[in-house]
Amino acid sequence: MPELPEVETICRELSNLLIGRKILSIEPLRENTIIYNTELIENQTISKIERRAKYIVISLSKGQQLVIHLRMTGKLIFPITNNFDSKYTRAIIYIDNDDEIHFDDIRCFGKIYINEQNQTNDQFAKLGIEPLTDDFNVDFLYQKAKNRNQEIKPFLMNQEIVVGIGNIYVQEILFHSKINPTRKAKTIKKHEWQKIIYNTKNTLLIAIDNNGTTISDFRRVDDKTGEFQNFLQVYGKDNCPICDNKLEYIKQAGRSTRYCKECQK
DNA sequence: AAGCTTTCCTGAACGC
DNA sequence: TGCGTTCAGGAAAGCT
Repeated sequence: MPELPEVETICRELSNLLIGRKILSIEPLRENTIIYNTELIENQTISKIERRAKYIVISLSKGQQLVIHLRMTGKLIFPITNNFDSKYTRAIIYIDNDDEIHFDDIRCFGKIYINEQNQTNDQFAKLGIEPLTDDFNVDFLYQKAKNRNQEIKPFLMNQEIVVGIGNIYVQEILFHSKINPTRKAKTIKKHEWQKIIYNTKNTLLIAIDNNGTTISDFRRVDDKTGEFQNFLQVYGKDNCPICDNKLEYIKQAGRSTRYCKECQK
């Protein structure tokens, strides 16, 4: 389940491998995988690959863009080895020198958007701020939260407020910050926001340094796993790593949450 | 308008 | 063993 660090890892690896390569064509293997006109990107050179929120943005020489969201189980696979075979390949990007990039996705939630030259990015219209920038600060969060009745966990996962944080990292961030995920966002004090900001940046940066978290499905482009799962404190755990009490297990807005009611107040 | 729930989808895990 | 049910979850749509 790729969140910010996983998408960042993929973008960096793809950049190293694919800048300057030419896309010949893109072929959908399943309906609703590719949004818009596939002919728009034919015979164009890849000029830049970068992350925005959890989107992979591949910019092309004539200004068009391929914008990819992996959702839960999407993968971009490159290079394709001779014995590679998957029944979940949803699209194939053919590039120069007889190479292919495969878009593989078991659950078919992932999407590839093709944007015209100079087209405003519809996918990005409602996105909030990037958590690794200085805009992600106490004043911003305090203002956004002060009139909200929402719990802090779904608040931090709301991509219209801050982008890139999903169900794994939000639980880690709140654990490190010693904040109970059921607290209302508007009750969070400024010194607590400061802790949340510090732990958000710190957790995401360490995860990026470790190539993301591999929980069952996530793979890097070369099929290697990330390593941050070795650092997880509460996600998928039964007991608190600090006090060893059994972790609470609840649902918030349809998403599972684990937290320690002794250590997180 | 905010904040829920439902939907999309499939494999794994579980229960009888 | 095997079949049916439940669960996992990002984001958009639907609903209250």
